[in-house]
Amino acid sequence: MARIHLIEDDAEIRRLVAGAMARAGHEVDSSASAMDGLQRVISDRPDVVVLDLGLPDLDGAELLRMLRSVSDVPVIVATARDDDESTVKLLDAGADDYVVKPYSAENLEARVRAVLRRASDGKPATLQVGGLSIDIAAREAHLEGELLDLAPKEFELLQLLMERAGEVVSKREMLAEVWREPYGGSERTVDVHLSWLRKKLGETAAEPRFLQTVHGVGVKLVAP
Amino acid sequence: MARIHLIEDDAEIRRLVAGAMARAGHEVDSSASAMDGLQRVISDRPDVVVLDLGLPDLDGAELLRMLRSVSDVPVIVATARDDDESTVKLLDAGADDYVVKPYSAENLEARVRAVLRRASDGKPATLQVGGLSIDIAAREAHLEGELLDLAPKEFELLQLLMERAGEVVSKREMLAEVWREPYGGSERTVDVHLSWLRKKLGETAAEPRFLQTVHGVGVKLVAP
DNA sequence: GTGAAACCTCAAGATTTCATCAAGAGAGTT
DNA sequence: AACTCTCTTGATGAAATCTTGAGGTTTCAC
Repeated sequence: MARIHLIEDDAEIRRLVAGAMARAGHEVDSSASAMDGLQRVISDRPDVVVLDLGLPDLDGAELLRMLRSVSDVPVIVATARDDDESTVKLLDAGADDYVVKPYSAENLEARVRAVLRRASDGKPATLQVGGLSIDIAAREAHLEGELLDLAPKEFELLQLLMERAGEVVSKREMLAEVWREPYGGSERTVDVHLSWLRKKLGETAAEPRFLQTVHGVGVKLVAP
Repeated sequence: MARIHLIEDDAEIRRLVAGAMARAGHEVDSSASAMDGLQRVISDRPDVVVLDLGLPDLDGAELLRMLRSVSDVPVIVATARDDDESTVKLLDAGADDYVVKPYSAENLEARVRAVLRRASDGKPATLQVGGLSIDIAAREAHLEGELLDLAPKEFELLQLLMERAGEVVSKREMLAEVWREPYGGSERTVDVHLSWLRKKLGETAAEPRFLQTVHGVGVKLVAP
């Protein structure tokens, strides 16, 4: 599910957390000191960091600032102090969330899920098949690094075929997905657009590279 | 600073929070019931929602789910229950953070800052793309160091496009974000404002520098 | 093989979408 | 009241895209 890095000096807690998170499907790695943790975060690039305050070698808030200067990985702070004072400082220092010790595994797991959900927002959706790739948000298609100039219907057709790469997609489905029903147009129209798409992909129906027609059924996109 | 909507049935707490947040530079509006709050969130589009549990007309978690289904506004839940159980449920239901009642104004303020920072992650107070930069707080846009004289709608359009640099933004989205729904206006209006913005950016649709129109879809802002 | 059905491609006309200008309304200011 | 700034709307021409018809090619079943 996610790779978690735990910075915590108490070996017993490390063991407990690692066990609980592993059971929840996460992969846990840990450091026993602040400086060690900082290095590991830089080198391992975990998805989430769980940072225990009260480390022997460095103040937690200080480490948090250092982490923030090198990475924007979500950080969940575990603290024994329950007063407003310190939590305010931590959130301002860049913590994404915190749990109060002693914390339950369920609670930590919920926090991890929450920060991951937040972090995964806005990731670019890109599809790849062979030397073909499309970025849906940017509405760009690249072939061997070259930007393709596709018309709207062509792009949507390609997107549909890439989303279902390897599967045969019927023209009826293309009409439904790209043209949106109810549509009075004929399937000839799809043929024409497919032809244009092929031309831009540097192929022809007789010499297919990506778009294989399956006679009587439809078309499937495959890696060359 | 930020527009906060407080959903809370206790008038005294509403008064206290509104006062404290106003002192911190935020603008606070409030509702006394769940259904009222839901409607106001939809119509007013606040930057943060502070939701009190234990409302008379609806369970807080239920309202949270309803909120989430219509908006991704950050929600801070205020709860009297301090047990792991309920906080886990709330975070899973989509809460961004929570405070335990009675909470201090400083604490709530820190949470608000934290969720705002998170919500604006990747879109800090100043945005840059190529030689273009805008300072959202100061409402200033600079091109190659030169201050641009933009009308309100132009600035907001530019801000939206810069926040989503590289992504295609549709005119419908621009209407929703910049003009605020429900809006009867036509998409031609957007075209005109885009044209003005282009002129001030020293470009034209035929010779784009930053604003690329993606025919049939929308416009995206890219570095030249 | 042979014929029917399905498919491919081209070219031209039809349609949709865009960019820009210009006129006018409304709000706020001088 | 005249002025400025901003926004909305309609018009116009241009550009990009889509659809359709027609002719040729391939595939499949018999």
